[in-house]
Amino acid sequence: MPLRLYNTLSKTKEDFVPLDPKNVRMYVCGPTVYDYAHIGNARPAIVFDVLFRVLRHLYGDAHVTYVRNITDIDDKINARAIERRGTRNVPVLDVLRELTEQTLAQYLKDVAALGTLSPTVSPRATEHIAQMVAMIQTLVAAGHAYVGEGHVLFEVASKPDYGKLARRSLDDMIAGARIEVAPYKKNPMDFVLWKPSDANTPGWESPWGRGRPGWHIECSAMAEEYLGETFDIHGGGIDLMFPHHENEVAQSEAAHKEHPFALIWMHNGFLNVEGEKMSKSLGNFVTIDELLADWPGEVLRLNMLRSHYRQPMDWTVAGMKESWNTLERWYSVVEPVASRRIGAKFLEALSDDLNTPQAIAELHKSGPEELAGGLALLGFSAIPEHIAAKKAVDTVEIARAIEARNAARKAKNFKESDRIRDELLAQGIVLKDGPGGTTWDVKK
RNA sequence: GGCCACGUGGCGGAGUGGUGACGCAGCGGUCUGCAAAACCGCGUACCCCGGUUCAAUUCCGGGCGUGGCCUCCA
Repeated sequence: MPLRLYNTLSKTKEDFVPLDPKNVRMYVCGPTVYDYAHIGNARPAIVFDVLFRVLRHLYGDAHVTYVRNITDIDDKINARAIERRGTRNVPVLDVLRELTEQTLAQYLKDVAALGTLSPTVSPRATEHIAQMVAMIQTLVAAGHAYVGEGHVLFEVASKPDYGKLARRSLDDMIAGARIEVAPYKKNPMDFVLWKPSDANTPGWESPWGRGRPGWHIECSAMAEEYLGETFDIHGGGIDLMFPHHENEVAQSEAAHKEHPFALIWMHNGFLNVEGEKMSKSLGNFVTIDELLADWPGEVLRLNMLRSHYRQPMDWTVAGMKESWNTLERWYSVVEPVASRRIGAKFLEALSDDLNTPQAIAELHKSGPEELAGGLALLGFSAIPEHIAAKKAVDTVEIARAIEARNAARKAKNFKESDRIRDELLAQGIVLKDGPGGTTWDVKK
């Protein structure tokens, strides 16, 4: 069965046929580095990592290029840097650099803990200003962009198919527009490619004076740099579909004489926490870093994959416990198995638009070899220590207690043995008596 | 208001025009001093109303409900 992927452009599942099987190319919108990544940010990181792994499986590790950008220039970052500087007498640009470096390091640490492979390239916006300027110049020269009050704007009316990705017409958008109409815009929907910077804001020299790029242009410029004008897959969260992705398509195709940009657009669904939208005011805003303090990264990963990537998903503690138990059972089975095999039905499920819940169901039905193969393909280590409880426990003390309990049991002093068991339980330690002796686990 | 998703058993979550995925919980059993764990077994679910059909949870129309986007957001 060929790989089939749901394409937002056509709203159907399509057979995936790479432009070049020797170099399958995918671009995914990465983080804006100004704050800790939250659990919602983890979703695309994990989902597109699975796709990366499936593509590598199908086309070979050396034949897939995965680009995930790092947005390190952005007005949210600027605002945060000014806030962070406070009353300190240091240049805001130094604070900004410090902020983006720290946030990026944290992000990379977080997603590594989730078992994701490093993308082939992780380009940073600030290191590709020249490419962005060049693309903007091309757009201006081609009549798709104009200059107004130090800003360079993309003229949406110059692109008749503007709105094709999000499926909305220019008329609809203008009718429902709640955007501020800047005087230098010809059309309210025109968006910024370049804008002027003041002394306290990062800026680069350009044909239009000292300034900084708009949000959308970085992805277009960096995708072209590493993947060419046309490539196979572009991914990201569904909230980015409009305006970000719509604008990327418009810019890139306008700059490339209407050669298609990404052939397949993929969007992951949103994530709720315990049935509610995640927000700071509700107090249910969870960062990856916070979760990793309580849960192994691979548990987060499995929990994420139990929902189909396009479906909205509800993140719950109950679900996390279930995921943890499942992983423990699997790892206890898989550990001694040396050989691996990819199950046909498992691969078929993944090939059907990355149906990970179905793939996981197949794993439940599989023998050890196919389980090991499936776990490996999905990016699980199968190493029991990796899913050990984070809680600090005194293993020597527990071993001593188990010994004392078993001695009491042998002497048929069950009152004493039960007392020891209850005492351990009160500390969150659950005992399991098996044919091979007594083992223990941390209660979840 | 516009555009777009989704509504499956106690819960999570696939899927299908006709034989009740899968997991968790629950129930019964084996095992155990007793529990737990493990293993075995157990389930008359598809929002409502019309339509098409021999047959609809699955297709079509309408309704209701939930959510997302339209503004920074994964």
